[in-house]
Amino acid sequence: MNVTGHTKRQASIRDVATAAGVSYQTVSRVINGHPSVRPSTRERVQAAIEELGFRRNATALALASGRTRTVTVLTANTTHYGYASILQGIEESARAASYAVGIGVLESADDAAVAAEVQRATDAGGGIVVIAYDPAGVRALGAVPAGVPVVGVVETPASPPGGESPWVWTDDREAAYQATRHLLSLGHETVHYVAIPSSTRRTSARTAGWRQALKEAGAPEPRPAQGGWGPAGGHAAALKLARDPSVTAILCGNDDLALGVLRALHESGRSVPGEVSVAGFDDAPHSAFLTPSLTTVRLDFTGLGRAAFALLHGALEESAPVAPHPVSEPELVVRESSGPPPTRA
Amino acid sequence: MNVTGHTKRQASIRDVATAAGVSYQTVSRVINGHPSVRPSTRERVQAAIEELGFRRNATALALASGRTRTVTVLTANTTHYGYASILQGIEESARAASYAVGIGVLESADDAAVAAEVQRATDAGGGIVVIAYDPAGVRALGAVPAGVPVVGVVETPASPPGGESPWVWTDDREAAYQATRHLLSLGHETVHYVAIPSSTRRTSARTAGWRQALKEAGAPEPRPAQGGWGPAGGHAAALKLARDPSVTAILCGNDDLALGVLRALHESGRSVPGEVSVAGFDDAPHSAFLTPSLTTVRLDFTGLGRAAFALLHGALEESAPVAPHPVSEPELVVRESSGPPPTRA
DNA sequence: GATCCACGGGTGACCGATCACAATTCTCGG
DNA sequence: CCGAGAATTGTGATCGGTCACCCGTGGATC
Repeated sequence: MNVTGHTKRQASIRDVATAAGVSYQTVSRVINGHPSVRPSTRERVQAAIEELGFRRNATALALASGRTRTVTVLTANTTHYGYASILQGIEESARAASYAVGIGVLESADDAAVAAEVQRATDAGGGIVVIAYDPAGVRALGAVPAGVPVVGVVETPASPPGGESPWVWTDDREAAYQATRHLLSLGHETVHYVAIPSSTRRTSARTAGWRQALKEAGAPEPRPAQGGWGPAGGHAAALKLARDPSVTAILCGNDDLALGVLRALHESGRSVPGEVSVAGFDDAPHSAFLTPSLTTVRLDFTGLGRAAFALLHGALEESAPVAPHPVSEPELVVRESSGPPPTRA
Repeated sequence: MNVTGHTKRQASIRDVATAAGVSYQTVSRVINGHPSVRPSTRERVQAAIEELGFRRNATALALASGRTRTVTVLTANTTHYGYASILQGIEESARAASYAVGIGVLESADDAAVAAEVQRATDAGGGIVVIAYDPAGVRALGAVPAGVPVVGVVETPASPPGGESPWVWTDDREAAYQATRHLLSLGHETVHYVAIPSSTRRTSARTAGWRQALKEAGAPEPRPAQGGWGPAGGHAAALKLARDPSVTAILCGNDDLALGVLRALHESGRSVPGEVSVAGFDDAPHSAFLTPSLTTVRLDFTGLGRAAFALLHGALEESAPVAPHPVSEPELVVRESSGPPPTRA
């Protein structure tokens, strides 16, 4: 409500035209920076725009032109560190490019539910970014109708069947490889792995990297433990591992899992890193402050989000900057939670 | 691209009309469940809709009717636990009500930047939820033009100057009061406070609750330390506090701060809870798994988000369910990080 | 002085829905 | 069997923009 008690309607292009004494089309030209408008006319129109507080109606623009300048992010989660950071990266770039950002949460991996969310995202017009780190996301990525611009943030690229695929990813395999090598280089016989759920039935890139490092070192390969996404899963998995005295090094699928693992080891009376070394994955903000602070692999999730948007932007607009993807390489961050294995008594 | 190589245009209301042999208006009636349509006609139209895969164009709907079914969340942050959980709550309810969710991040508290974000949110039509836990949010809440439906998630309600204000909040004062009392009841002489930044220049509700508990107990009131939002701030603040042997209990403005505090105490060689007790705020998911696990006050952020949406929904639609706000009361969660003060030697 | 063309600017249709109202049917009492 | 009123259905305008195309100037060219 304004002072007069009723909300005054937003000025339209025609209102501006009347005020400036020109046709609505001329106003449109001024708005869009069309060259063939006499400077004096342009100024008159601009003054009228200013005075009436005109703002181009986004809805009408979308309907008339088909362009929406919207990106919808489809994700199974908005609170986990990796997901949230990707979203943040997308939002940053989107804002810089004057795109609106929508989110749709895939609460269930159920086909119907996923299809419904994809529909809603499609209805919004514009482009879609799907975070496909889990079955729901993977399914959503597959359910996007042909013709809709979409970029997938994937765990690992499926074999590109020819051209460039609209996907971005981090080198999880390399990251897991590095972390595992680090632990092995400290002298551990082998490294156990508490896994996050895989997005598909296939072996995840993280698991593959871990396995590769073990193989190269000729270390025995224990069966990975399934930990879920959160600390509770890591906790449960590690309670079992803690009973086995031969376990001296544990790699975790993410830092939350590692948190639960640390807790479980503490409860089991096994010291870290004295008796058991632990490494995480992602370098979440809290990991540096844990006691012991967590050795982990830093992944550039915000950069990944920015890259995803850049790719989408390019698909949506000819004139979009074709920046390369400046996603940083995974970087091993060694902290207190890893060290040499206990010397045998 | 579909198999034929070109994207077939989405069927419009008129395509359906032609297919069903009726006018476009009748199709509109069927879509909107208008009663006066003969059952046989309705069926014919429905069949055509099915066959052509018709979906009502959201943009056109918005333009023609003015209704947008959109909620834009304005927030300074999307990754911190509280913010992210509120967003999650809003999204959940919005999805249930078939609303689209947009987000706008207030990266700077700069007036111009805030105004720009508010403009974008306004342009989206629909309603706005502003998370006003910080200066940027507070400023944004104030900058929303009159007439635009908006709900603020505020730290503490300003004196309601009459009617109901479109605000939701948690009882932070009570929560801080409870946590402080808990620590005092364990025998601590007083409780130090590491604060999160206040959204305004006024004393925050958390600070007020802490102060009230101290006053009631006749305990000395130390000056609050400023900690910022993240663990780094808590760490820095606690390094100083750790030097003072009289400090035996520390309340933190949130769990991230507490994490940094725990770390700093550890580095300073002061045991928790043996020498110093620590309590957090929010009950973030990782707090239960820290070592020592963190005593904290659980706040119902998702419930808060749901309440915010419910309020907005009510303002946007007559027919919206007028559910009360089922935001749970703050609940003290006692864990390992708090205990009696050390007995003086 | 007639022709051409670039420039500046205007008109009408259209995007895909809704809304207000008119027109056509149907139903039923008198 | 007719007319009134209710039930159905259709037509035209509108939301606020863009797009395609047309028209009127004026100076340069021949």
